[in-house]
Amino acid sequence: MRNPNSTHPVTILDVAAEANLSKSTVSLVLKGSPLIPAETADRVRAAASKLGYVYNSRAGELRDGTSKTIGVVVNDLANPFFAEILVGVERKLVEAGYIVLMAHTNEDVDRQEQVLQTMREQGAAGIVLCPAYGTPRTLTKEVEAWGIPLVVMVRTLGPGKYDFAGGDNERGIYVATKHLLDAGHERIGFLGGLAGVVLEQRLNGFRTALAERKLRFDEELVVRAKPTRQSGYETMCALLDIKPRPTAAVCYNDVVAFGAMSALGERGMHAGRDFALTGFDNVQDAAHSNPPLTTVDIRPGALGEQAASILLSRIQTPGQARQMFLAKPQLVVRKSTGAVA
DNA sequence: GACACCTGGGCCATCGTCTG
DNA sequence: CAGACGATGGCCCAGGTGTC
Repeated sequence: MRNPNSTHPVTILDVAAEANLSKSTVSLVLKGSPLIPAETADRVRAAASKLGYVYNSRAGELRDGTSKTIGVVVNDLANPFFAEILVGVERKLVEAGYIVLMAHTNEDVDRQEQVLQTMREQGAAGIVLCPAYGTPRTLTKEVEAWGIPLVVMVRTLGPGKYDFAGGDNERGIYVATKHLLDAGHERIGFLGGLAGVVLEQRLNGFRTALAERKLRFDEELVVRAKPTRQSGYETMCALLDIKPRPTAAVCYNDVVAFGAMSALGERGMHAGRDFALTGFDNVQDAAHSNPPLTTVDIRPGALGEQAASILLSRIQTPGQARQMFLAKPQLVVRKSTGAVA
């Protein structure tokens, strides 16, 4: 037996020695095997309790070559949308007995490559990835070649055979734009979003809604920038300087809209009174901004749970058909698109 | 011989240590 | 210096022991 003063964790060998049994018997008892009589089982449990034994799941994983670790890679934790998605992913995976290894790439493809390698080295059972801007399309095939199930979420990597969970970007922005058009706005800006498939999809929704009303798509009113609160502020300032001044803006996401509200406030204007604003995502803060934000709800928490569910079923049935989940966007009308002077 | 109960050895990946 | 070997912790499997 080990030195009782040692800080080394208590193992089943210690428990076996304490109970005068073999490690195999201890293992059977701890697994609840019916092969061991109650009296012997009680002896084992008493020894385990006395020594403060704690199950070592890593050893179990080592033995049967499995892993209970799942990597989740996101790129912008400062955006509450990703935090809410993460909560959903984590909730579902923990329910299924997994532990989440989270990594943040800060939109850096090299950093993303590095964290994916680390997850491979850790023997991750699967990976949920929200790809950083500029991620090569070949990434899904690369991870597949490692033998690690992968689910791409939020941002599609374009055509290819991979599992995906995201929102219907085109439809969502279409609905938001239509809402502004129905309220009588004709000169509408588009704020935020730098590049990539998601921006293209959202701009398509924007264009389609304008085209339906026979309105010209004006490239000057599209102010591209990283989708952050800061850029929401900056792009709104830029938009307000354009003559004739637009009366409304569709924002790339809620965080951009929050920044845009600050820019309005700085000029003595108020969203919903002097200017109409829509967001995208419906993060929890959207209901409590000043004014509360009209936005496109894609239920980030539920989206995260969906991504996790797809991964779990892929782990369970590796050969199954590719799954694609597109959250149905729903417009939530609040005060930021209220009566406009 | 049948059955209940229990055990030893091997396995997994990886590192450090030992041996030739 | 290279290769062999032991150690790690828990599970699985084949098989040993004891009792009826």
